[in-house]
Amino acid sequence: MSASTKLSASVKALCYLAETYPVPQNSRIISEKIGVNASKLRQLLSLLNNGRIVKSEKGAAGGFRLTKSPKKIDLQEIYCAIEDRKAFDLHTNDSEKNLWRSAEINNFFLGLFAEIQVDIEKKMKKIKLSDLLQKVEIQSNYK
Amino acid sequence: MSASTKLSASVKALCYLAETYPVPQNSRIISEKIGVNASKLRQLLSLLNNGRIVKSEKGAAGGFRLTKSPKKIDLQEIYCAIEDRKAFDLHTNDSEKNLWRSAEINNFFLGLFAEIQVDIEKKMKKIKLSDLLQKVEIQSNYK
DNA sequence: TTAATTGTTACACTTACCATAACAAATAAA
DNA sequence: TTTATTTGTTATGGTAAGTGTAACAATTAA
Repeated sequence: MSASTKLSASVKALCYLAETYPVPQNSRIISEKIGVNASKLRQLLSLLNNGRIVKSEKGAAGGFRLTKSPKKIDLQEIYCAIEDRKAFDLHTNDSEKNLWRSAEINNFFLGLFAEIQVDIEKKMKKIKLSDLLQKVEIQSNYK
Repeated sequence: MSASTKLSASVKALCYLAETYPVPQNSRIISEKIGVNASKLRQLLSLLNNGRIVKSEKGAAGGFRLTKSPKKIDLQEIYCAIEDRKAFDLHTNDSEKNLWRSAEINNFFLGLFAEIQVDIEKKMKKIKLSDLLQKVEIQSNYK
């Protein structure tokens, strides 16, 4: 799953949890609603659980719930929870170590891509889940 | 080849052409210098030729040369030449058309990613090939 | 004790990717 | 005109990554 696909799947699930709060929703139900495979969804929701964005409960009548208001959840923390961003490896091949300026130029791009990553995360930090809910006209039950 | 790998390979080739200007360099020579397969390199250089960043000459003693000063070449135009950026398709599955808010949320992300793309290109527009040459201490023969 | 649910691993299957090869078209030089 | 060389483009074999699904242990409420 690409980073963007994971992010949008996660956000869809979170939107649904906002609408249905505080009733726990299990992975099968969410899967049917948002059209993402239940198993894959559990993988994502498990990461969101580790990131303290949702709380999971096992057993009968278990499932997932939001841990905090959509106003306090931003896209960057969702992204961080689901993606271990390894700062662009750039396919830096060992065989090109002794080549003409390759190392220096690679370093240049490593720095550039890291900068871009920071810019993107800054932008996502500003976008709250509540903004998104409003934009797509979903009534959240977690105010 | 990923976009970032293509970009860095292209830039390495262009740096080498700046250093060796105005003598045409063929794909085999450049390949040996920068450690990128000659065939793949021709694919990239062919795109840069279409983008009027290099000029190619076939036949004996042919090869590639810069068409303009590194001061007038920026990373964004290199990127545009080698990448037909199709504005993030986001794996939007047909089966999720009638699903709960999927279309709206997808559109939100489509817009967000398009914005990010614009930001990145703005940033790359500001970086000239000459800046990079200076940073990695390559003497350009095309002033 | 039971039934349901998460969390994690595994597994085919497909797709994408990468390095390389191959060869036609073009062209400068002999 | 002929020859050698180089680009431009397509094809290919092998490898890695991604995708959707299944399976099942661990957990937990009823």
